[in-house]
Amino acid sequence: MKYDELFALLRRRGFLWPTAEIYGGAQGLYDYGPLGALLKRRVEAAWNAWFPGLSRDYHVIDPAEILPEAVVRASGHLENFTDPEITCENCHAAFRADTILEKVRPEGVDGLTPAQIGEVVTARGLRCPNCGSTALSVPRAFNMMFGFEFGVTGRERAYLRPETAQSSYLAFPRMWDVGRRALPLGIAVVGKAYRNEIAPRQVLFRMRAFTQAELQIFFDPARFELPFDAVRDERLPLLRVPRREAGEESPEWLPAGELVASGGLPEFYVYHLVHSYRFFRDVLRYPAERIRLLEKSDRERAFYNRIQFDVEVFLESLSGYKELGAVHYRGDYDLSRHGDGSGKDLSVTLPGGAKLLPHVLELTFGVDRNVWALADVHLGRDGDRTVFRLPPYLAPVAAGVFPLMEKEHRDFALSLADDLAAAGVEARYDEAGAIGRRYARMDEAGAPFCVTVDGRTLAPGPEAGTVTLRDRDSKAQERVPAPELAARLRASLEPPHPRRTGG
RNA sequence: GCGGGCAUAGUGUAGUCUGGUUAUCACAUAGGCUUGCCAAGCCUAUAACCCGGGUUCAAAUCCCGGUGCCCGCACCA
Repeated sequence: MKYDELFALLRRRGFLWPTAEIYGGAQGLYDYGPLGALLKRRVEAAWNAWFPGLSRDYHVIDPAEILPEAVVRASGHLENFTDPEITCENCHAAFRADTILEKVRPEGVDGLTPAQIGEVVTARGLRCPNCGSTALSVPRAFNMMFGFEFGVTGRERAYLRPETAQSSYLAFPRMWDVGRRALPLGIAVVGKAYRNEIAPRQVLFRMRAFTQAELQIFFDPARFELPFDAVRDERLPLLRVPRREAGEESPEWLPAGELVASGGLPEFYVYHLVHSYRFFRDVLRYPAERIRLLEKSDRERAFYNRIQFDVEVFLESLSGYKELGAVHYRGDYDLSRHGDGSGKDLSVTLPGGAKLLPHVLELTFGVDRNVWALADVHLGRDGDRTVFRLPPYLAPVAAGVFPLMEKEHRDFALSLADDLAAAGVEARYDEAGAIGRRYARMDEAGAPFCVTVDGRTLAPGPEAGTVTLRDRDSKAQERVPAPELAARLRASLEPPHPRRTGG
């Protein structure tokens, strides 16, 4: 489906809409409506069942969204997000000030005000690296973080976290102490992060407040034992750096074992890359031929990332592959920075007495982006029908419940809907319009099942108390005793779970 | 941030160039009749010119500013 059509449909059905719509909206902010909120919650639940489910030693925490200034200074966000930006008035290209000044001030621009930098640029007659013009703008301080006064004195500053990962790094020492004091230790966070994006765009793809699901695995790079045989033969759609540099856009399929044997990647990395891929393919059910694992080059990835593959899915609405998740091997960068910043020793003592600053493997996932991607991939036209073919455990509503005839069958249908809800099956009662119209509404909302109460339900005989159960995708119907419905439906509403490792 | 395009009921739209009756149509929504297992039909109702200023006897229409959206560039430690 095209972008405009998809967004209109999601808005019309109340999945999501712009924040503060009556004031004209606010760039980069969106609200989820009833169906969208449920869908998002199910995506989070599926993620929680899968990634923290990889090991008994992986745990979900719920940390604060506000970080004191010392944290973002240590993490590097303060420094790296406040570099002044200079734009060329001639060709409109934008550069970081230290790029323009690198010849005359190799030590960087820290400590200079934007005005002072501007004076250097003018005095030295510096030129635009792109077009050679001297028409360079006054530097503009640019910070992607939302910062504000914290506390009553107004002297302390704090920031909305620009990524959830930092919360996990801060939690590591406490998690070590309250846990088994063993590696690997996984800390998962599902929550909001905030970035003052320059150009928010494409609805859920670049928002200023967005939800991330991230698992940080702290481990000993010399000893991370995993059942690699369980993934060795899995074939992955890979687009590695040499292939990309040769101009290829499409992935090539290679077994995971080969990435280790001749691909130069460690087992622990490939193992988690496979499980990330399986989550996208088997849990969110993106077609395998639309997924690719894109390796980031030295130039593209952040300097502290030693290995990085993005999980990308081809989206028709956005005309291209979009990053929906990633696997980052960050080394010991994060704990090292926070060790320095806090003055605490964050290394741990291993069995045998050796000290180690754990390394971090980060499995990251954009929740909002995947909500959009699920709609892109699974919501489509089938003749006259518009059907949202979500896996049942992701569907916002599990079942529509209808009386075939409004007057006669209403009471039975209403109480059946209540029974299903009480049993944990999200059910929606609907009596408006013809029966076909109600099926259509539920197809569009993604409900995998519809239940209809009819004359045979209420008449005495062998079919008394049975209702028709209609399948969204096949439109097939069967008669099921009403009391058995909840158990029957619930079986398909559990998200898949991986095999666990760990102690 | 820069450049280009766009903004009319819940959704999609006609009308804007060339200012002038009660702002068009379809779908959706609500109520009624009818029907009774896949968006049927008939009747009725609800519902819109993004915001602010200007020009004019008169502005959805022309001008200025703002906001938002799309595309490209840039940005995305």
